[in-house]
Amino acid sequence: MAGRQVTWKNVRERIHVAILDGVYAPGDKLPRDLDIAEDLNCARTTVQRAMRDLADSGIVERRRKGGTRVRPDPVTRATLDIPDTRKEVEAKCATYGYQLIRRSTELAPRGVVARFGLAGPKQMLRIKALHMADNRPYTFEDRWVSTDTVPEILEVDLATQSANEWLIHNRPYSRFDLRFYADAADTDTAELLDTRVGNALLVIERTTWIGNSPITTLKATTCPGYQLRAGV
Amino acid sequence: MAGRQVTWKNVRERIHVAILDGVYAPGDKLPRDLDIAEDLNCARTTVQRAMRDLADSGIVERRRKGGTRVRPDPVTRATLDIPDTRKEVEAKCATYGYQLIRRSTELAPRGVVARFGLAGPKQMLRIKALHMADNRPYTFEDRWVSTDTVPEILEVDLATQSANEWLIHNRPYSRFDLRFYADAADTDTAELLDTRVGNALLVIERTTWIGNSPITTLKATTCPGYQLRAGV
DNA sequence: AAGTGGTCTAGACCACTGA
DNA sequence: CAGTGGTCTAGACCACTTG
Repeated sequence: MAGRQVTWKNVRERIHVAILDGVYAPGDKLPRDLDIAEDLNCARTTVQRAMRDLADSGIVERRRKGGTRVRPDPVTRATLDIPDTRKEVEAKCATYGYQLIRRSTELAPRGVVARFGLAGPKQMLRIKALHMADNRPYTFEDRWVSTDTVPEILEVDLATQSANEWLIHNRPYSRFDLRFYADAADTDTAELLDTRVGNALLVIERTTWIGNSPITTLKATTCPGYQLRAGV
Repeated sequence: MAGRQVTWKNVRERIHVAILDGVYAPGDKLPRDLDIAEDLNCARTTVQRAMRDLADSGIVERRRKGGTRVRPDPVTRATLDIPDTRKEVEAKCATYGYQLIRRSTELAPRGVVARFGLAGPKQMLRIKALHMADNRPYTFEDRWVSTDTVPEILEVDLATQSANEWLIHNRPYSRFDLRFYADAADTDTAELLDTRVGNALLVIERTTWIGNSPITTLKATTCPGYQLRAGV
């Protein structure tokens, strides 16, 4: 008699539709898991799974004892994957190119030290490099690597392999901070990215740590027209 | 003798650390769930939960019959919450302000029609508005609303309430597309956002649908210095 | 065809937190 | 302190996919 088994995706869809249809408005309380489970004739675990997914998507809020509510202040929640630049370029069916511009050991400026959350100034490895797609500039990176945390980086031939690729495969991180903003191209950047000074460019800043030890911080200035995309 | 019960977070942490320590390198195969469960003396479900979390974070890849592997091309996966502008401003302990600049019904240009994935041109509601924080310009929005999908919007007093707030509370969406890029301020935008022409500004574009019906598309030009943040 | 992850169930207990 | 979500278990079966 009963058709197929009720799956958690069925349940999620059902609840989601009810919310979209306005059966439950923002701020409204939903029935407790157990009641829904009995209603739909499935195990509570199944409802739990569905509800957790809705909560992860930012659609509902769940609290012990407080129950489940439709999120009163809906947010647009997007998952953004920032791939390795080589992969990103190759995914566009373009040829990846990499060029080391400068490599030096310098005293990291205050801004960099602050980004890492360090107390005092530090000597670090600084790398400037250009990533290319089909022989055209793609992004320009200005990177600092903590040689306290990653001393081996000093032995790596960064003319052949980008610091990012080496780090990704040799020094995973446990925590990161990401920022996006717009910036005007300065003289050097404009020349490297083959654009005019003052042009608006998207900048991606990423800082990574392993535990509390800083690994690297990176400012990637993208070429004109670069877009980040996400969606569902 | 056994201490506390093994939790899925314990398991996740344990596997994660093993990966971070290089016990398993990118591309390596991990033991099957059942073996790990026996190893750690817990149920397979618990391992499953931990593994799913690692997979969701982009750290491992799982395939039936194929097993679990450390992701060979690590990505930085971030979750971005784009809140309602009012909430965003208020979260900064600033006073939110809103100003309707223009409201009109126009034939949507090709670009807008294309964003929605529509076939032909359409008459739509266009709204230009300024969001403010502490009486200073915060973002400028240029929005199109599909009056086919949301005819009620025509009855709303958009001078009092922002279209976004009304839509969020009355017309939930099931799908969206998000884009970020940098753009130079044109004359109008520069004046509205109180900056100079040509200044680099971060632009957020969002298009939403309910099912396959377009709801709204929005280009939000942010004030100078605006940053998007994410991280773990 | 067989191996591995994905999911469902039923029941128990835990942990938060609102009344 | 009592109600609700969060998690664990043990076992079963399903669904994909690869060797």
